[in-house]
Amino acid sequence: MPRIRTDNKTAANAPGKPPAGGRIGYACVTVGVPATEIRTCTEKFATSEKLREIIAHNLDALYNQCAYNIARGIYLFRISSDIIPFAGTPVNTLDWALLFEDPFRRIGEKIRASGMRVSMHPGQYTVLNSPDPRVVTNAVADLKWHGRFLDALGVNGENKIILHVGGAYGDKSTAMHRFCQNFRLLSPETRARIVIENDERLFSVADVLSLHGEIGVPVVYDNLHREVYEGRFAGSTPEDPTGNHAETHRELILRCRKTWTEKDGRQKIHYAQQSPGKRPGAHSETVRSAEFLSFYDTIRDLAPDIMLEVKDKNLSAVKCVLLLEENPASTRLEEEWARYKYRIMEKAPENYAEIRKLFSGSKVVRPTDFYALAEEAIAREEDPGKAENAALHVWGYFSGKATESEKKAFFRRLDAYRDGRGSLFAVKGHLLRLSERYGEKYLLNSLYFYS
DNA sequence: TGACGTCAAGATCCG
DNA sequence: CGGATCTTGACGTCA
Repeated sequence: MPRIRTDNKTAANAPGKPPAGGRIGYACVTVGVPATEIRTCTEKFATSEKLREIIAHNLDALYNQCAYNIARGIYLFRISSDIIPFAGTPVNTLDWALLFEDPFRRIGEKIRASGMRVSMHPGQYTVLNSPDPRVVTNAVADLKWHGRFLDALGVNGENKIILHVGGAYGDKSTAMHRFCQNFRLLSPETRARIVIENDERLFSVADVLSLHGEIGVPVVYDNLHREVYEGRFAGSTPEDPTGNHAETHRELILRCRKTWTEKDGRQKIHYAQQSPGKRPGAHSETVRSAEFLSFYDTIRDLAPDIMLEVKDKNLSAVKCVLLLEENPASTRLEEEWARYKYRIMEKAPENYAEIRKLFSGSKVVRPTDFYALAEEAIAREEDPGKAENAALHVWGYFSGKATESEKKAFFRRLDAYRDGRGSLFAVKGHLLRLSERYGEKYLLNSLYFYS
């Protein structure tokens, strides 16, 4: 069994600085990497003691997320808005920027030294253009703390806060006008960080471009929102008052490009793929390589920063980084293979064998070949026989050292799964606990537990 | 009033 | 007691 190191210091012959082209990034959650989990709590339990504890934990996690990203050539990252629970509300009265000055400095230095660009993205409930003044007050407070967070990291104005326009309230032009009015309620520092994004239902690319004309905010182009807005996944193409559907992604990206000035930094776009069979706009499980590459080919020369919006988060980010890089060090793809191994084995042993052959050959493995096989395997349905076989492989790490009761517990769950009384989830849960108990780093970094 | 997105935290139940 | 499973929360819009 190869012991490929996956800790952040040694893992990757990662590039020491961002590539000359655009960056690739992902949002908020780092899948399958120990000590990167962001915690939160409900209002009922949000004592200042508890909040302190969670913030301290979350800033540690953020540091680990950044370290992971940088080591793998991911220089674009969206920080979760859960990082400071109840920030900007009366529930959290802590002066967190001051209390955690040291962690903030440490993280900020790491980010700046690497050339990484970070962002934040308040959710659908931050509505700056609401007709309800209380909602606007909350939105202003919310945007303010997001700005303060980025300030506390000491990152410059290229590190943005992404915002949607908000509601339409039956009259889009009034709603857009109100957005401009309320935008002026923000401090100049906060305003300088705001960028707006087209959404899938109310405000098209043309709409946000016209808002740019009014207040000068840069525009983030989101390809999937645009397609959903135009009805691409609804079975027909309805009339579109903006006429957008005549334009290619490239053409719209070029129009949005003009909204980014020197101080805003490189143009940034969002990229997502439709999840097959789900609601229009639902993000895909993973970025499908071929589809991504054919999109990228149309804008390669523009080299924008690309934020991926996808369920498997960093896994797709690493994938896209490797797909686009000229000559990635082979250890970087090997590290991914090590992580995917049992996840592929449990779905498609043939693909597992095929990939092994790729890596044992004398030629350098092409990321496209590896990911084509991996994607095909992971997309398959659960197969109990194959899943059991993979579980036994993983159990092999413990068979020599587990206690009698741990062994019994494993086979009780495995038997239960085999004859339909128990779940694969329970089997894996037990194996994960064993991995933690025995400190099996190789398995703790495996994606087997995160499918 | 509840769906919408989202998913961990908390509550409850079970062996 | 640990572990599995169910429920709730937290925000604003809109039907």
